[in-house]
Amino acid sequence: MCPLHNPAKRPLTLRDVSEAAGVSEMTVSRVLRGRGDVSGATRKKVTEAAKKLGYVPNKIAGALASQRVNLVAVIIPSLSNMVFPEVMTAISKVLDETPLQPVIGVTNYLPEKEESVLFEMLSWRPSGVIIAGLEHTDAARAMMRNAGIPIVEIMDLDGEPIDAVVGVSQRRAGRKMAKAIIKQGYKKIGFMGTNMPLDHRARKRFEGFTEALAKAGIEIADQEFYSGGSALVKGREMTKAILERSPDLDFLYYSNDMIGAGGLLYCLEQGIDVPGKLGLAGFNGVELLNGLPKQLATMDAERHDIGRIAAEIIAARSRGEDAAGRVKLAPKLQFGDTLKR
Amino acid sequence: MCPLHNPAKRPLTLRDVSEAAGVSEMTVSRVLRGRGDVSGATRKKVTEAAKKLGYVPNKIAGALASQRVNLVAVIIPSLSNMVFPEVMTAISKVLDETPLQPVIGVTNYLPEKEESVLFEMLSWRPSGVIIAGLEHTDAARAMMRNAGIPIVEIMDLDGEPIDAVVGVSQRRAGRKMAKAIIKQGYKKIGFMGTNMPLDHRARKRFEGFTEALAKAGIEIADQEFYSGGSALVKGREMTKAILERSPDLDFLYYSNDMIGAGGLLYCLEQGIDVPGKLGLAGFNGVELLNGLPKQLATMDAERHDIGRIAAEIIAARSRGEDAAGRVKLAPKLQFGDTLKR
DNA sequence: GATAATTCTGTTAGCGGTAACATAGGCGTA
DNA sequence: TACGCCTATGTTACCGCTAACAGAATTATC
Repeated sequence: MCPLHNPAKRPLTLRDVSEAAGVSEMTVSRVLRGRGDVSGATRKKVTEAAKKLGYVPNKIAGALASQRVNLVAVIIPSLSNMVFPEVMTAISKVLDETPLQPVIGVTNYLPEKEESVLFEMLSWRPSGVIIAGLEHTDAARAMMRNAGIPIVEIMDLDGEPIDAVVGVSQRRAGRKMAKAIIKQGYKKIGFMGTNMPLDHRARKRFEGFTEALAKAGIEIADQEFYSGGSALVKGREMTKAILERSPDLDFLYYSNDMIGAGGLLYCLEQGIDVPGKLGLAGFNGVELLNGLPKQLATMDAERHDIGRIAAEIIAARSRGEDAAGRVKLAPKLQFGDTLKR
Repeated sequence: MCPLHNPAKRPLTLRDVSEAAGVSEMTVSRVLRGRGDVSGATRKKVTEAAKKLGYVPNKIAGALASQRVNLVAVIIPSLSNMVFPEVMTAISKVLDETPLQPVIGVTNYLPEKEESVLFEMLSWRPSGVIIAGLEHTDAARAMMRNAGIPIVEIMDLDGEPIDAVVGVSQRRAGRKMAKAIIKQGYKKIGFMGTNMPLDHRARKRFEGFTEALAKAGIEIADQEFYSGGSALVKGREMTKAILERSPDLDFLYYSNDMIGAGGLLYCLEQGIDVPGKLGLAGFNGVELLNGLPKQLATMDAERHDIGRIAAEIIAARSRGEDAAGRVKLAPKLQFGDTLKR
């Protein structure tokens, strides 16, 4: 049978269960948490009483009393860029094996929102924080430093971490892509990206990219930025615009795979010889790409490993173990079918 | 300056702030929550002391004392199907205007996982629950019924809701698509979908679809199911397989847009006349579609409205207002370029 | 000028659990 | 039988905050 409604509509407490089972509250608490020695008979009585009443423990009271909260705050800029759900999935997978539980906060790339989300989360006294990026407001950094819990900054590596950090050097990723492009002999390079000054990782990739080009005596020949809207559509539109304006470009570098995919579809429709006449590359290695007519060249940001390792660090630390403070992952270049080799 | 580390590493409490400001704890509590009358001078003293110390209130204690928790549990099957992040975004937008905050739980389409996630969430005594679907284990239903908080089941409409429900009839959506297809004269219809017996919404759409076909004396001519992997790739592969096996098909119905997009790309590559020789349709209206060479016919599941309305119901109820118990939305057929008209 | 009304601030008693310690039995052993 | 030693359960004192009420200080009213 399904648990009875309690008529008074008063939420159930340990006391209700203890009275139903004829034992003390403490014993019920012990049974429900599986701690301490309780005889089989008592255990059974309690379990049955709890189930019959439909008792749901109050973690708020429990957390306050035990000073332990098994939550991990995960703070990310967005859910619409598939990279973050993927990181989340990796984090959840690891934490599923532990008593810890992830709680997601979304900042929309806004530093003030990040600060307030962080404040909100820390006020629940989580066991750890996983947060995207190394750029935070002073107040946010201070909060994290003072929280007395493990903090793992993820995705990026270029900057001063507060505590632990797991990611790839975005600047290096940009440089690496530039070098690969130059090596294949492309010379007139166009860039397309988001018009989001607050997406620091995209910015750093761009900086690394132009820096490496500069070293080879090359400058970005043309560029386009977008904001909002469907990335696939924007990629298509920007590509059309940039090619009409600068028809002599021989390479297009996109700051993410989604606009890259849009650009690729456009180029194929136009019958442009890819990668012979025009090379293309994106960034991130989203699964989506595999289904396109041609595989877009990209750079895998190791987001699955990033999520996994970040979660492992939190888990280890919260067990009292020591864990690595800085994990550097190497982004892997995937040539796909849109970059000569 | 950034707040000082407190040397003892003892977490700060209201008492620390109250001592620093030279007032009682209660006064600090009032200032920090903006409740009750506090003189300007005192308010200032307290605010400054709190900021200087870097005090972060302990919501656990606050929630226990006030019996109020401003969290809303949002329980969804997955983050990889973009539909759910989109619903989340709509929910967040509404809750941002209230003191409420969403907390996400992911079930991976597993009933037992849903039950445990729900239990976990309810043990934090949230102000409300938004949960995808109408199918839950008996224990889960019982928990929700007994929780004494507003429960909003979303996405689907076909079944017995526990409390409030906002969604579209998935069965009707399937029927509607079938009728549109029949009306355009398509006769040999193939179906492709996920091989997930636990995705009840996909199942109901399929049932509605076959039911409406049956009424017109038509049967599904061939079908393919997949599980796991990149939906775009799977769509491509399944389409190839089904067309090689049954080359006389004149319509392909996909249970989601992502596999539909894969199928569309495949057909275009093969030079198949779409929608003349072969019509295509998906389900959901994901933004992605707009960037494809041809716009895939689909049915908008109104997921943005669903998220918004569900959040509004929770917000209204938690303000003590009454709110609609059943909101029926109509899925809208979009012909796109892959369904004759 | 005395009383009432209106601020503002403090005191007390929990919220529902759990840590830490206390205690009641059951058992083996000398 | 008496002693210690375990095992199973109970008791007490908080965890950090807030509701509800009490009290002090200030201002308004007649």
